[in-house]
Formats: sequence, C-alpha cells, structure tokens
Amino acid sequence: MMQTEEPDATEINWLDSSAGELMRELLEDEDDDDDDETSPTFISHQSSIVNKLISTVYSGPTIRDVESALSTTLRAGGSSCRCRIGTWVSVPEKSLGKMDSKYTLRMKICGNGVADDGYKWRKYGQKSIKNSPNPRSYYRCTNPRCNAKKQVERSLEDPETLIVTYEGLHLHYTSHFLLPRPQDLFTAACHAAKKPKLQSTDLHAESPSMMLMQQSQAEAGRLVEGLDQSKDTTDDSLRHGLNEDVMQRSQGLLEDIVPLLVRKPCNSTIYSYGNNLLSHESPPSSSTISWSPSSPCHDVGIFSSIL
DNA sequence: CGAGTTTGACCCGCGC
DNA sequence: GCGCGGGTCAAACTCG
Repeated sequence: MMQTEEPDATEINWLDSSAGELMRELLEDEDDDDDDETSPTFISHQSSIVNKLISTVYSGPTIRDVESALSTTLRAGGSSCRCRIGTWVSVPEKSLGKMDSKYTLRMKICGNGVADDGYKWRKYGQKSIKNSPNPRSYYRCTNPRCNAKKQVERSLEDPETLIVTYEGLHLHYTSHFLLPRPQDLFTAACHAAKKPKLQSTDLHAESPSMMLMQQSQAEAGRLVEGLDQSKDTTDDSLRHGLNEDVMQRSQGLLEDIVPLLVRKPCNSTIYSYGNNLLSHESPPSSSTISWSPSSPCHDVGIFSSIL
C-alpha cells in the first residue's frame, strides 16, 4: 500500500539541490525592501524563480530533453544511456535520420498477455511474417482524430518478449490516465498547502506520471504555502503561471512521443536515481521493457539529460 | 446492437 | 515486368 506520510528525504532525494537555492533567492527577494513588489519586473522575476523551482520539482523530460538525448546519441554513435525510469527506448536507425515518430520497444508481456500502454487500440490486421513463426498484429488508435499506430509481434529469441513498433503521434491523452483540469490541479495544490500530510491514497499513485503529478502538486502546494506566508497578497498572475507550469510539467511533454507504457510498464515501475533504484510494487506477472544488445536499433536514453 | 477481432483479398513498394 | 513481402481494407464474425 502507498504510504500516506509526506515523502521523506530519501523519497524526494531526486530533487535538485538547486531548489533550495532558488527558494532562498525567492525569499531574499521578499526581504529586499528596495524592490517594488507590485512592479512587473518584480513579479516577472518571481515568476521566473517559481518556474525554475517547479522545474526542479518536476525534472521530467521535455521535448528539448528528447531532442538533446537524440542528438547526443547520434553524435556518440548510438551509445546507450540509462533512462530515468529505468526503461529503454529503441529507435530504428533509419528513423533517427528522418526523425519521424516511429520507434520500437521490446517488452515482456504482462501476465494476461496484454501490454497495456494506456491507449486504446483497435486491431485492423494481422500478417504472418516471412522467416518468423509469429504473426505481426497491426493496431490503430481508436481515437478517430488520432493517427497513431502500432505493430506488435513476438520476439524470435524470446517468445515472452513483444516487439512493439509505434508510429505516429497521439493527439489526445491516454484513455485511463485522465488528468485533472488545471483549476482542479491548482485547487489540489492549494489543498495540499493547507494539509500537512499528503493523502496519497486519494490519488492512487500507481504510475510515475501520477507520482510526478502528486509530487508536483505537493511541491506546488508548498510553494503556494511559502508564498502565502511570505507575502499575504500573492499575485494572481503568479498563481496562474504556477498553475499552468505545474499542469504542463505534470502531464509531461512526452505524452505524444513516448507512450505511457514507457513511463508505466504495466504495474512495474523502476526508478533510477543515480545509482539508487527505487522499485515500486512489481508483481511477478508484471511487464518490463528491456533493451536487447542484439537489436539493430539505437538506444536512446530519453531521460539521460536529467541524470 | 455497437464495438472490437479475425482473416482473406487487395494494394504498393522494392529488388531482381 | 514480375514476383515477393509488408501494410491496409473490409466483410464476416464474436462478444458483452
């Protein structure tokens, strides 16, 4: 079961130590009597600091992170990098050059044999592949406005390993990972600021994304609390900026590039914080994503820039 | 009855 | 041009 206690130091040790410095800078601004606290410059500066703070709270990947990782990988000739959540994304070599949205994952099948990546797929074809005893299945996202597709076939070497090739971008959120509205998230953040202990069980944190969102909510709450304490009349635009930023970073910019499975391989979640591995509930039947050295794919550690 | 799956047919690109 | 293989279509079927 999830702990209902507020995350202790070991649980949030992934937070960049620069957060403290940023917070000090923020508070020093409050103490600086020379500043006009209503001036746009002051508000802009504080917003910038808050945004930086949130960046340290949720240090998850952004599009730039992915682009950086990809370019780094290309320059390094495909050297492998460790992802933050302990997963690998393999991109076919030919895809890297074109930078299209096609990429391949290898994953162990779940206990029920279905690798749920959070999206809803409709099977539109199956084809037996030459020199392969295993047929390849073709899936299309059920969302009519979404052109995302995927191909699933069993690995030749390991029948329990699925080779999933994703193509196209999802133009929507995952079906079972519905994010709260921005105002709800901000309400939650304010709520968290008033509650000394995070009620994790209310949010059913089962995925890294949800955990990040919770952490972001909790940290946003602390930020709001800190702002409220240091400044009675916190600027609405600052709150709004905080709200938007928390929302954006919580849902993650990889939503349309890396499927949820990459971030939430079924029930198995392995976090890699430096040399420490924090593993959540991992039932024997859970699926994992792995990388095969024999795969003719480049290995892209999409989160490598954060480590 | 609607949504999803199955499966044979068809289309198209590529190599010879 | 032809054959092969991969990808897609669509009618029939299944299931809840």
